[in-house]
Amino acid sequence: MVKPLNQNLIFRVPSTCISRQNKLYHFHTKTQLIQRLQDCNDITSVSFSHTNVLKSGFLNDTFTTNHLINSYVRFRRTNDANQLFEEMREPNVVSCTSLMAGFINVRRPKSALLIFGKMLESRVLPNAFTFATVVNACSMLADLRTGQKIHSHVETFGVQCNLVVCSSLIDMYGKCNNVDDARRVFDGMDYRNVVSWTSMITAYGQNALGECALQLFREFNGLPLSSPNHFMLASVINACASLGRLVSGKVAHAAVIRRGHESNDVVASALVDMFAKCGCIGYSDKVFRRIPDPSVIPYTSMIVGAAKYGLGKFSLDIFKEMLDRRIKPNDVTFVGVLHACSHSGLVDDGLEYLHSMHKKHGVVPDTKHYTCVVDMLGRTGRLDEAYQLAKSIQVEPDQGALLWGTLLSASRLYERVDIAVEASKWLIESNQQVAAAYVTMSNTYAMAGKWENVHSIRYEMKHNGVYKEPGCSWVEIRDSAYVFYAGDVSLCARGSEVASLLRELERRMKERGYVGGSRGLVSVDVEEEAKEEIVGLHSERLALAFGLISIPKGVTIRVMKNLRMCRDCHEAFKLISEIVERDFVVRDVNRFHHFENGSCTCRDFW
DNA sequence: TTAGGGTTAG
Repeated sequence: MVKPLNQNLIFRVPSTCISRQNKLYHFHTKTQLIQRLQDCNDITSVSFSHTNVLKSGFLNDTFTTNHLINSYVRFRRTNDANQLFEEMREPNVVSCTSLMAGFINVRRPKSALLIFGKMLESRVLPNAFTFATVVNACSMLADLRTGQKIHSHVETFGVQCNLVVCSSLIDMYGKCNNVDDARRVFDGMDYRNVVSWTSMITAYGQNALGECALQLFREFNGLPLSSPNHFMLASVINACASLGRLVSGKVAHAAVIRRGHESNDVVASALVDMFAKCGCIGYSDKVFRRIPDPSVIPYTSMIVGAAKYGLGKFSLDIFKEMLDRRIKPNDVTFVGVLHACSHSGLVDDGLEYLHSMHKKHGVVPDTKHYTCVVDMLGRTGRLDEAYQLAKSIQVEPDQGALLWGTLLSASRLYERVDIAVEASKWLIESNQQVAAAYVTMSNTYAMAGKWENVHSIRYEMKHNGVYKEPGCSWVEIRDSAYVFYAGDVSLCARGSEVASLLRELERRMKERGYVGGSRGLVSVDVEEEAKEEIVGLHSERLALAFGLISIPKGVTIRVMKNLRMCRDCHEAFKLISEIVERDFVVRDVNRFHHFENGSCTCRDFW
């Protein structure tokens, strides 16, 4: 049944305006009132103009009230805008769309969807503006189902050819991890502009399809009169970062400089992040130092980049510099800070940062911070503290998977069967990483020589139909990807040659003082630790590439992206790559997109 | 004649 949008029609004068009534100016014409509203520079003048609108009797005029709603929305006063909307006699499509946009701006997408729902039941029909707005609410919520329903309404209302609606839909499908539908919308467009191309490039980049993103960027550059702007370049840089592709990243950097976007905060942050992920923290630092007035985001990119690179002290120095400049850290900054402590053996400092987060900086620690600290304690063998901390946190199953998975890995490393059992139990009962939990628990028992337990776990896995996908990796050589499974050396005709090469490499690393093995690296000197870790991981990377070892999904891959090659590794990799190219066939690469930002590519180092 | 789309750190 069609019904009016609003039923309560009691007009209220905003309290801020009542006290100012004696100072009222009188704008009698609608044009003057609207002009005054558009000129408002702060919320006080909006409230003042609101009173003028009321006094002049134009509050019944939908057009004028829409301007007033927009003014409130502009200053993020959605509750005031909503109240006005509720009191309108005849809200129209602009009133609804403006309010919806306001809710989205203050990150209240559900409120926007509620308005849209009301619209569908009313006489007010949505238009292209409405759809372009409401689709954003679904992107924000990553709510594919609602997004699809709205897409069908887009078709029903005949706005499927609208450029802006299509760009929103591409973005929505991308954010909901449905790249195929994003591409379908993109392909179905009669006309595209730089925004629609950017939406599609971003959708690829955000879904670990960096190669597709770069391919699309190449296509865009081939178009006549096309020119990327800073939005597009930021997306492209992000794609390079996710691929660890330094050469493409440098090309994008050159384009940024050529087009004068170097000091753009967003682009510069993307560059800082990209160079760090490509193993060039020095370049990150150079780009960062050229940002005229860096905000929390480039600072955080730099802190995280340095932390991941193993430069813990450097990372913490940047954090201190940021505080000195009175830039307020946020939750992501603290992930970087805790990571820096974790990777530099600064456990007590890390604990102090955790405790000071809320007290000093007003950032409430959440699961991701506790996971960092569990990892930090676990790495140095403080398993009991790590376990106590994990137990003390109330988490939802999906959020706790990383926390308890981290604890499980650390327990295995230090052969703490008791804690490994508890962590596995949590994961299995929460239905998270079940196969990995079983296998790790079984391996922990094996390390402790408890073979009966190993057999019983294997039996339980079989009985419950739990199957662990073998660990895998892939390398890119020229334009082909080569995929390898753990233990699957037989595929390579020269597998034994590769294995002996790896053994030789490991021997040479040990000669230089690398301490590998199940306990990982133990070192006091931060810089030295970083170097050793890099060399050590190279060995793992080479072995992983040939399926000789299994590495937990998604964990080491991410770390490995940041590595640089030492001379020995470089030579070994060169030789191995020649063998790979000759003896392997391209496999099904799409299977591996479940690796978050998954990339093991090394071609830029060759 | 008011309202709409794309970007950066975990």
